[in-house]
Amino acid sequence: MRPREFDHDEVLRVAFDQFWRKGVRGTSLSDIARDAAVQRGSLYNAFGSKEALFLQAYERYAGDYLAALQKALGVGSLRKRLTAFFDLTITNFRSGTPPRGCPTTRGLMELGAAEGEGLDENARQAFASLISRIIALVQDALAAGAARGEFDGNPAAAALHIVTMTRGLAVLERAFGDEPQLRKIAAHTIDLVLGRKGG
Amino acid sequence: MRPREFDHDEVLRVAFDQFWRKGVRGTSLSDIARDAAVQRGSLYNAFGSKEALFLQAYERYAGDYLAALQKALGVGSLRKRLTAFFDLTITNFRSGTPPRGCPTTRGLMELGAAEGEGLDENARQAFASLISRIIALVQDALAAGAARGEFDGNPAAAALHIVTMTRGLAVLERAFGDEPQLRKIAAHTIDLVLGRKGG
DNA sequence: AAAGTATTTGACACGACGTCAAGAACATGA
DNA sequence: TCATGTTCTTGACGTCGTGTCAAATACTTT
Repeated sequence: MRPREFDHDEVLRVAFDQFWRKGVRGTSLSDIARDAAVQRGSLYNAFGSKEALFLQAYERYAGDYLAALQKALGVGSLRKRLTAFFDLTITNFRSGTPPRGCPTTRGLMELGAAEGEGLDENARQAFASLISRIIALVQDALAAGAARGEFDGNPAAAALHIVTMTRGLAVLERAFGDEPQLRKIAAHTIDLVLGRKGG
Repeated sequence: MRPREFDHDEVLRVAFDQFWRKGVRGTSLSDIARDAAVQRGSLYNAFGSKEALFLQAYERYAGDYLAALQKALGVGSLRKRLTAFFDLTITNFRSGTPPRGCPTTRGLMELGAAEGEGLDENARQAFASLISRIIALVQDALAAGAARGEFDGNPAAAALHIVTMTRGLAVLERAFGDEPQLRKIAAHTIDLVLGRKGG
């Protein structure tokens, strides 16, 4: 068989960079083809469709991001862990120039509420899966903290609350672009969940 | 001059319905023209562009929605007010079949991070403006509640927290479509802000 | 009734997604 | 070494989206 003339992973990187900056709907395969120095038709041959290409690129991102979160949530006191968690989250939203926002949140809100779109459903599951895993990670950290007496409450409910807040932060980031505000909200949330003072 | 052959407000209603269901990028002016029984060119003549049409339709929605929130936030104890606020918010996300989600959150995440897009900036301001007004409304309710001894905390910080949560709920709604879950998170948030027991 | 003005209408240019057939490049077997 | 077959690449095509334009149209005003 004839070998690929392009680097599969390189294309995924270039594609996700564009998707992250401009959204799935706002990115054309021509854009990706140009930046990756690949013929547009080759992308269709290799990936099948824009959504399929996005899905592959997103899975790679999701894996990396989840690993980073897990690391952040594994060191120090519960308060330190949650602080590192929010830090990483906000830093992720604010990365790039101009800041690119949260690809998961953006992707979720880009989904069509239309009926027949099967690829949309795959994407929805990918987004939902990452969020579910993040909730599980936070819940584990809270449960461990509770066992150590650093937290008094329902880990499941608190984890859901915290991760819902991070989604809200992603939205406010787009609305106001005010990073100090985001960090204040995050700090306030940690105070609220752990009980203002100690932790 | 020649009079319009279509009802300006009717077009706005039809257009916003489509924008709400399918997003701005996912809605074509042909769709709107068909549903409104108006020639596509007439829409361009009357509104100038899709984004401009969206902006007009959105302003109408924002006004109505804000008025409803204000009403919900004006009756009963602080706990009742916040409950009504979250109720209305979630009911709004879940309205339609299938549920349409939150148009503001969706619109915000649809924005291009691109450079030159001026209409995007107008839309961003419209979204941000509605969110700011909602924050102000919630903050007023909290301040009034504090004056009555129903709340002990920083109204500004708590209002920001609460509204950030509603944005997060809008995202989770798209991810999981689980309305009971949304209502649980909302109840938990009220408990957290008011202090689990009384209020 | 005539003139003027805004609206309507259809054609056009451009770009995006996705498909297809033909050409090109390589591995394998003789 | 050469023929064969399979995959990748390339360019053309169809369809649909946005936005523009000129010509036709319908009303108001003088």
